[in-house]
Amino acid sequence: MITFKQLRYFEALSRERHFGRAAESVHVSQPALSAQIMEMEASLGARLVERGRRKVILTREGKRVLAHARTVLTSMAELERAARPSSAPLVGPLAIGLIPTVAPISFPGWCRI
Amino acid sequence: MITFKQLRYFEALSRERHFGRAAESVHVSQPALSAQIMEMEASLGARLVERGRRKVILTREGKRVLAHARTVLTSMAELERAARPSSAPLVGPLAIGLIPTVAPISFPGWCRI
DNA sequence: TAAAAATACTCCATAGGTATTTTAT
DNA sequence: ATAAAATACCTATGGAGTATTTTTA
Repeated sequence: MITFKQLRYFEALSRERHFGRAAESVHVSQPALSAQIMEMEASLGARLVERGRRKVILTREGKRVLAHARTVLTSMAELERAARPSSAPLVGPLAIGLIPTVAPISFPGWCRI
Repeated sequence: MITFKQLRYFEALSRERHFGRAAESVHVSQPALSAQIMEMEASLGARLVERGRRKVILTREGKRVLAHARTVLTSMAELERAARPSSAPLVGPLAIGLIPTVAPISFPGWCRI
């Protein structure tokens, strides 16, 4: 099963193009990140990156997966924002009270006495 | 940290409106699902559902989170499809060959002899 | 008071760390 | 030859199950 963690690690890997630096950027050890990438490849049944001495390059599938991974990560961030009570849409009727002496001056033509 | 599992469990809960049935629908025990929902609420810092004797109803935040959860789950499904080598975009020129005797009949007005 | 969710507890799977080996240029 | 990724091995966290208690309409 794919996990968010794997998507984050994979995104870091595609950004850094280097297992060691990618691991560092997500604050885990290189073997930990490596294991998750391998696990992810196993889950998806596809090789995502080509490992080379001086190059870590995404495969065709890797590129496509990366695009979707970013979408998922973004959606996830939005989900977390949506959970904040402060982000409430505040949709509904709004009544504003005004004292009669001020209303005609503040909102001329709009106040109901 | 929010996980995919939690999103799946939460989606099931909003669908079933019942912890027991939701757990059954995702093939885990009721306490397991309950724990993940609580864990998710703790991670988000917001109550997602109101627990009642005959009713499990989503809170305002729960409804908003649900919408995003579905987006994430859908994106994730698309990611898995994208990993399949067969799902290559197949973009590029396509040439179709036809024998001269059939072409004018199959594609009248479109064939180049 | 009865159906439903939460808690207690135990177990096991797995993610992560350190040390080391293998690989590819 | 050397930088970099994979493997080995160990530990600990936490997710899941069963049994039970607490809650609420």
